[in-house]
Amino acid sequence: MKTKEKTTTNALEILKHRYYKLEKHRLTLEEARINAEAARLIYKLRTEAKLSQKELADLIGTTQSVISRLEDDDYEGHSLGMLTKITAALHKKLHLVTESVS
Amino acid sequence: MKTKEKTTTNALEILKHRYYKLEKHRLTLEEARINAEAARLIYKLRTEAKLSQKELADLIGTTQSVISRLEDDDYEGHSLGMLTKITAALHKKLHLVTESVS
DNA sequence: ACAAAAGATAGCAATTTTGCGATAATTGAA
DNA sequence: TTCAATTATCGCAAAATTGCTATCTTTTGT
Repeated sequence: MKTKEKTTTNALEILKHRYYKLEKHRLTLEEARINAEAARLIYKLRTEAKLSQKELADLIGTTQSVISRLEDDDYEGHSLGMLTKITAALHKKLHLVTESVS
Repeated sequence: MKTKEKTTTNALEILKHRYYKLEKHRLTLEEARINAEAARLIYKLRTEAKLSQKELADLIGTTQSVISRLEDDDYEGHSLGMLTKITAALHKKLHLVTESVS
């Protein structure tokens, strides 16, 4: 037997729900922003080092298609591990910095 | 039939091999450093916000044991996705910064 | 225009990370 | 000490990322 759907029944719940959606949206935007930041950082480091994707790939022991994927603004799979391999290969140190948001 | 092992046969190859080992070691150290930096950042943000691991976990929709794992200096699985969820939940913006190494 | 180099995209297996419950260990307050 | 809250650790399934090959598209140089 199918149970009745739970519905939002009062103003407070409605407001909470709206806030939750707002928060979820803010998170989505934040994730898109940081993904793009990572992609552009990799592109910037590689081009400043005057390397092709293939050359950078060889340096860190992977393939060109992987580098291409990492430089895609929409790629969502960035890991600290990969970022560290790249920055270390190019003789840079990576740091994580946070900024307060008002 | 088992083929003969390829051996390093000249000085240049030996030097290349030494350099490779040095580079690999430098990468290992760099990875350990950035992993610890991520772990400490999460701990710092959480404690400054006066939250328990359980409370932060609820904020980002996961469990306490996950937060505990993320705050372990030796944890190697940090992703930008998780770091972004945490920083966004605590109303901070994450940035990736690189420093030249001499 | 042509060829070569560089970069983008697709698909899939293998590896890795995450999510999560259970439980042990630690810390803090009364 | 005792209890409650907090944190650490373990094990495993599910989900996500990586590695890699092949192929297509774009860019560059002659």
